[in-house]
Amino acid sequence: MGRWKPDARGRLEQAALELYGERGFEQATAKEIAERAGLTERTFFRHFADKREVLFPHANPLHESLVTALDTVPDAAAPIEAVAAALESACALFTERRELARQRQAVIAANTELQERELIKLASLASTLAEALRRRGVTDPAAILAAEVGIAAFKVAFGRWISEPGDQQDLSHLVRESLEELKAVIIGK
Amino acid sequence: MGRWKPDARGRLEQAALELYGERGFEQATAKEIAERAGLTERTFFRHFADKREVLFPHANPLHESLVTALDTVPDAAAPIEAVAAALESACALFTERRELARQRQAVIAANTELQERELIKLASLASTLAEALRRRGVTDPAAILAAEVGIAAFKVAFGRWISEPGDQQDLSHLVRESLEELKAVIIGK
DNA sequence: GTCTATAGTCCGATAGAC
DNA sequence: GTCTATCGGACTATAGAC
Repeated sequence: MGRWKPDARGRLEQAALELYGERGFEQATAKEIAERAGLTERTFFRHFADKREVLFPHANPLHESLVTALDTVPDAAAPIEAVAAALESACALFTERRELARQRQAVIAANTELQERELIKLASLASTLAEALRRRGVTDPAAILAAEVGIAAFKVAFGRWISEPGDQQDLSHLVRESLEELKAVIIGK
Repeated sequence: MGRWKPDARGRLEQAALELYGERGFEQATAKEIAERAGLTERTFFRHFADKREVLFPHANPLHESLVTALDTVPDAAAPIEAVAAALESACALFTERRELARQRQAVIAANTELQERELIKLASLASTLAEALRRRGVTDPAAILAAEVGIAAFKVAFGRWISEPGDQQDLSHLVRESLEELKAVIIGK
């Protein structure tokens, strides 16, 4: 056993999610979060660049998952199909965490600053995806557009998955559905 | 003549763009911006909720322009075509302001916090667009997707318009081009 | 771990326009 | 008198520097 209780970072994340949920993001101070986790304010800011960052995973497993999935899709697949396959396989990361995801999204939905951070994380995800597409030989306007459009479909699917009651629909199923709707919209049924 | 020089807000916007450009967003304080505009820090914060907001127009003409354009598109047009028409007509707002747009985008590109604010403004634009589509009778997943996809295409077009040298291409032409590329990507050529 | 600057808020004061 | 735009000072939390 070390001198400190293990997983300071995880305890801060947990405490922050609780406090932001209880009294709102702006009403919770970094000091309070740290205290609830048995640490000092200074330690909070050593782990997270700012108050918002504590809600967003550091080494985002979603990035890695998307890239490895994309790299295993057959070369013959069209860009949008490759993106679809990658998104669907990444859904596995969420299946056991629906309640946590709901809590997190509720906190984010209640505060504009947190929404800003969420959006830039999604934009970074789109960049990662576009970069992986370029490695497949997709040239630039198409790579960016396919990535952005894929993320847009994922956002819609995720929103539905979160808001539907209970544990009914599978996220990957909803993603497939959103992408179909997207096609219908673009082709102009 | 009043007691104060006119257009305090405009002077603050001008001073902010200059200072952010000269020494970067983080290195410029609200106090300095206010002083350059002949005002005090306190007045800066009465006009703008925070340091970032000074770069983003208050009553965004882009919102209005998109909505009125969308409302005049024939009912028969498919959602994506309506969005395309609205975006193209809104391009007129930028034609005389390419240099200003370049300056502004350079400042934003240099700072993450400003990118966050930019993204949430674009998200708000997409919401406005989706809402206008719903008024046309487009039902919800399609309305959101058409709006998001339209904004994605616009972003790509705007980026090209800014980065190309001189005053060659027309923005509305680049928007039409991006939307064509989008179609090609989705259909899976 | 302490110390500090900046962001951003709150309350009140002032001075002109109407 | 009311309304509106400015200024002044005190204050807290964030976040970075030492």
